[in-house]
Amino acid sequence: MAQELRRVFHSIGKRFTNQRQRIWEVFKEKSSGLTVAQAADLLRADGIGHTTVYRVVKEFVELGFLKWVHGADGEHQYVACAGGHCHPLVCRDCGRVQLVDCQGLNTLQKLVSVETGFRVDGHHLEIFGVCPECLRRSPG
Amino acid sequence: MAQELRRVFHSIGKRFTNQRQRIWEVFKEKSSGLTVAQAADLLRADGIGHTTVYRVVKEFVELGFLKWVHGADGEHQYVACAGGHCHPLVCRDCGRVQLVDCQGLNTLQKLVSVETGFRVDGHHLEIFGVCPECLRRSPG
DNA sequence: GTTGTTGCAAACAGTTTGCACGAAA
DNA sequence: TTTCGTGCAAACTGTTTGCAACAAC
Repeated sequence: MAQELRRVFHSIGKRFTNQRQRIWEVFKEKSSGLTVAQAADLLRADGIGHTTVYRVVKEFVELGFLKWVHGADGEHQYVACAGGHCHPLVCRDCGRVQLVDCQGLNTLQKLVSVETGFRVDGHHLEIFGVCPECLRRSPG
Repeated sequence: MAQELRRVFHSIGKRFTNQRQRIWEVFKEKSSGLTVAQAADLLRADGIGHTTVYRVVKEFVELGFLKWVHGADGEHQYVACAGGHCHPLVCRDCGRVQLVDCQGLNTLQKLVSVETGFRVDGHHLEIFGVCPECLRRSPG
């Protein structure tokens, strides 16, 4: 995966620095999302400044390697994303984020297009709920 | 509509002040969304401070009278919403926001629930595109 | 009169920018 | 050795809080 990142960065004339690699790792290791501030805290030990984290996260989002989500408390979080079009399913309880791919939305977009006359070309969907583990712990 | 707002506010033990009425009017008159800052600018002439606008917008969102959307430039905007469950369709060009109701999503939620084991209980969907007027002006 | 509401100023959080130094190619 | 990336500090924007004056009930 880091190899793929390296290739993509080089292909657009950018360098794949140690910082970019570490920042990627931090997000990849965390199954629930992280805010930029949280990631920056973790990366401080490596001597990586928060400015860099903001800049790199923005690049990752543009390249499609990170997706942003509203976490359980409504904060802006980012989640590693292998690629392809998928949507975050956020546990309101533990904050875990699982990505699901929803084919059905293409149909929905076409329908909306016909109904409204808009040319529909994108969407942002987040789904909220409670994950199986949290349900087991406190069903209710 | 203002009457309904008055009733709802009273029913939860809050007052329906002139400020709340004016703030509601500003959003209702604007078919595309407004950021809180934009609304506060418009309301300055009435002597309403931005603090109040922030506070009241938050109340309106909680009561379901306003919905928040990412505008064409990604800023946080709020749109008046008659009530009921509906989703914003945002024109990337002129910023106009039209609300559509998408029945199909209930089915989708059930499907996701079965696939993942989550108890799904909510979602946030925004749809982006280009509105008919903008298409006519510059088809492309 | 009582209690919730407002406006101001100031604090605060999250994010971006300017610039000199450092590191990848 | 050239160009891009980084880190620091500081600026900036959007949002919230403390508090005294005020208005709805």
